[in-house]
Amino acid sequence: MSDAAPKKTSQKPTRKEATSRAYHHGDLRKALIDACVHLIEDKGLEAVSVREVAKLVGVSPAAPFRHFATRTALLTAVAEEAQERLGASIADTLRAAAQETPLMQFRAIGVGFLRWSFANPTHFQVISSRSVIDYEGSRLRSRNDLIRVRMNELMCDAASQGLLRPGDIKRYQIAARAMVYGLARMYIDGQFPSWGLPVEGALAESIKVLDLFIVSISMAVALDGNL
Amino acid sequence: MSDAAPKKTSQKPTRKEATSRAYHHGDLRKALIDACVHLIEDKGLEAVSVREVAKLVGVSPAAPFRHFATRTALLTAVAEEAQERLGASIADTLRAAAQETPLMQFRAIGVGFLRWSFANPTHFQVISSRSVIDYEGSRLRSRNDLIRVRMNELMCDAASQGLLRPGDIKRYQIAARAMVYGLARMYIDGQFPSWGLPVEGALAESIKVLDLFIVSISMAVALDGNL
DNA sequence: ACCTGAACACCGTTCAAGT
DNA sequence: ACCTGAACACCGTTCAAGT
Repeated sequence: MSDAAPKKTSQKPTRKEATSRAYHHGDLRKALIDACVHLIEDKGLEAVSVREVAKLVGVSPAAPFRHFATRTALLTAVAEEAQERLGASIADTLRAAAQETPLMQFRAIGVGFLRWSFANPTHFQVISSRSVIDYEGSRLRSRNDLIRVRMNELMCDAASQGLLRPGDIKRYQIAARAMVYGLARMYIDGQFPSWGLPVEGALAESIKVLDLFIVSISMAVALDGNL
Repeated sequence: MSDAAPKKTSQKPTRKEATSRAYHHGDLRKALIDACVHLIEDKGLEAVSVREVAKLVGVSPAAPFRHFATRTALLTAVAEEAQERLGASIADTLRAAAQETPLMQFRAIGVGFLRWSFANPTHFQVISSRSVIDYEGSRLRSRNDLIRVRMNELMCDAASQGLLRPGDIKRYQIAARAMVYGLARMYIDGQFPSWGLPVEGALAESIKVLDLFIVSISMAVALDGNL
C-alpha cells in the first residue's frame, strides 16, 4: 500500500523527473532563472529586478527569496548556467579537434569561446559583468580555472613538440585570452559596425583575428592563408 | 550705472572663473560628478544612487535633476570626463613618440591606453560599462572615433613605408584594439593573479603582450628583446 | 535661477502568517 | 515545505513651492 502510486497528483500528469523543488506549476528555481534571462534579453541587465522576475513567473515578490538569498544570487545562478553551456561549447570544439596538434587544440578553445559568445550575447554579458554577480563565492572561478589549466597543458605540449616560436608561454596564453575576450566584448558592445564590418561577419572576422595571432606564435611560418 | 560692479556677491570672494553654475558653495554639477566618482570607488558602480550622491554633496534628493535629467546622464558625464582624460593620456604618449615610426606611434596609442586604464580603474570601468551610460547620445562615440581614425592613419602610413608584414590592415587594428581592451578588462576584473602575476607587474606585462603583437605584424623580424 | 519638500511608483529584503 | 501579505527602508523622478 505504501508503494502504491499516490492519487493526489492533481497537477500535471506529465511530470519531469529532473525538477526538484515543486510549486504550483513545476520548478520555481528553474522558472526564475529562465524568466531572468528573458528579462535581460528584453530590457537589459540593469533592469532586472527580483519583483519583476517574480511577476513574470506569477508568484509573490517574496517567493524568489526562498530559492535565492539575494538578487546577486539569482544573477549568479544565471551566470553559472551560462558558464556550464560555455564549457560544453568549448568541449565540443575541443573534441572535434582532438586529432590535431596541441596548438590547433589551443586555437579550438578560442574558437569555441568566440562561437558561443557571439551566439549567446546575453549569457556572455552576465558572465562577464562581475559587479552584478558573486564570482568568487560560486563555482564560476573554479570552472574558469579548469579551462585555463587546459590551455596551459596544450601550450606546454605545443612547446615540447617544437610547434611554438621561442617565447614566454604564459605570455602567449595571456595574449590569446585578452584578444579573444576583447573580441567578444567588442561584439556585444556593438563596436564592429564602427570598423566597417557587418554584424553577420563579426564571428568569421574574429576567428581570422585569432588565427592571425596563432600563426604569429607558431613555428610554421608557411601556415597562412586559409588556415 | 549699469556697468558698475554689483555688490551683491556675498558668497566667496575667490571665485574660479571656470565654474559656471553656482550654488551655495560653488559648482554643483562638478561637485556631483566628483562625489559620484568617490562613491563608485567606495561602493562600486552598481551602488551609485542619485540620492546618495546628493547626500554626499549636501543637497536635497531633487537638486541633481536640475543638472542631470537622469541617473544615466550623471554617469555619462562621469564617463565623458574620464574619456577626456584618457584622450589626454594617449595624446601625451603619442607626443612623446612623435619622432618614431608610424608603427611605434600606433604602439604608443596602445601603451597610453593601458597606462591610463591601469592607473584609473574606476574611470575605465565607467567608460566600458555601456549598459549604465548613454554611449550613443553623447560625445563618447565621436571622441572614440577620433582615436580610431588616428590609428587608421598611422596604420596606413606604416603600410606605405613598408613597415608592416603584408596583411589586412583593418584586421591588424581590430586585433590590437581587442588585445589592449581585453588586457585592461582582465586587469580590472582581477584576472592577473590567476595567471600567477602580481598586480604591480600587470602593466609591464600587458605592454610586453602588446609588443608581442606589434612585433608579429612588423616587417622587422629582428625587432625583439627590449623593444 | 537654483534649490527644497512632499509625493508617486518603484525596489530588495524580512517575517509572521497561511496552506 | 513552500508561498503569500504586509511592512521597512530604500530608490528615480516629478512638481509645486520657496529663496
